[in-house]
Amino acid sequence: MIIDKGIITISEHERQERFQALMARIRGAGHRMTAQREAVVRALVNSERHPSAEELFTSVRAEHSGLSLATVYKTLDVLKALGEVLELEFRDGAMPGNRYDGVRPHAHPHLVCVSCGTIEDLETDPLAGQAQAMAESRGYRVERYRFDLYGLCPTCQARARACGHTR
Amino acid sequence: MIIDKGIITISEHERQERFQALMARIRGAGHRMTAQREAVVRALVNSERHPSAEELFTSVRAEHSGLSLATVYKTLDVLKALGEVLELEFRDGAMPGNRYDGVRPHAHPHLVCVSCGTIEDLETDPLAGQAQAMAESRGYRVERYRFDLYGLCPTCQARARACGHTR
DNA sequence: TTAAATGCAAATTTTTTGCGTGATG
DNA sequence: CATCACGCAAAAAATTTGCATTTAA
Repeated sequence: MIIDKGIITISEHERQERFQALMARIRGAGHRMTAQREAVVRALVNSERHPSAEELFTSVRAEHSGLSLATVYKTLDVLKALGEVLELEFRDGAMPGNRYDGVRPHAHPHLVCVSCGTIEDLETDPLAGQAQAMAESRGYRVERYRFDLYGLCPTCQARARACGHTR
Repeated sequence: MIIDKGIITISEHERQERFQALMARIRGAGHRMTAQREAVVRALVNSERHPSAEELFTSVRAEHSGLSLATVYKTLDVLKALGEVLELEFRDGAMPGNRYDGVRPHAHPHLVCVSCGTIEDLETDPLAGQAQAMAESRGYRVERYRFDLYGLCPTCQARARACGHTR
């Protein structure tokens, strides 16, 4: 796991480990393993994009031509039930549909480019600050959080500049 | 504006001021004022619940029986375009549909009860911490953020206990 | 008076579900 | 061989859109 300026990247090797762990987890929970499930899990783990269900469907279907979108959702449901995938809800703006993180299923902050849809993982714990203390002082029991920063990635800023846009 | 243990509450007087400001803003932007628009804006500003479109529709329809849900969405679109409402996306869990904050349209953290759907405003700036610095050191330009804590409010914890649930 | 806003209903979009068939353990 | 999972297509749920009618300015 490489952390550069607070942004987390994962190695090929770690992806393979994660894939094996997920396979074991699914079987261990009493679920059967199928070609479709394996392919969806592999695509989820190998993607650098925090893919949407549609993206998973498209990329997996390239090999397994008989895959259905429903199966993608059902596989994601299994992983959600096991707590092994983090679901990021997106509806409006440049990001239609939810996105999924199967590599780091625990809550963590994201850096979202509103132009190209890239999502990067941030290495920070926002609960370490005042937020959780405030919640607890009011009697809340905090179970999870969502912290996403929206903006423009360097690439999209450069493109905007090249096209004559200001700012 | 009352801040108690980091949670923000707003007075009746401030709601009225906000209502007047929104009316002026809508007219100032060249939009016409209609009975429906006025009623939706008033309901939005007076709600303590960060209401959904459906909730606004139901509460306003009580008086203005001829209101349509489409008009609620169109009014929210006007406010969104003016940057005068904060839209919180919710799809799954105990929270179907988006919720809207017309009182504080700038990004701020929320405390969300996953059991009863209550949303409270937190008085903290998560960008003051490491997050923004990390984003900027990687060349991102951060435009907005979303920071929501999910958990159980004191009331729902008490109810869970009373019903024999553990934890 | 005229351009904008409304209500209605149909269309979109994303996700879920029911069911008959096929494959896993 | 008994389930569980699959694909398909229909259903749901939330939001958007088209259009004829009404209304604010």
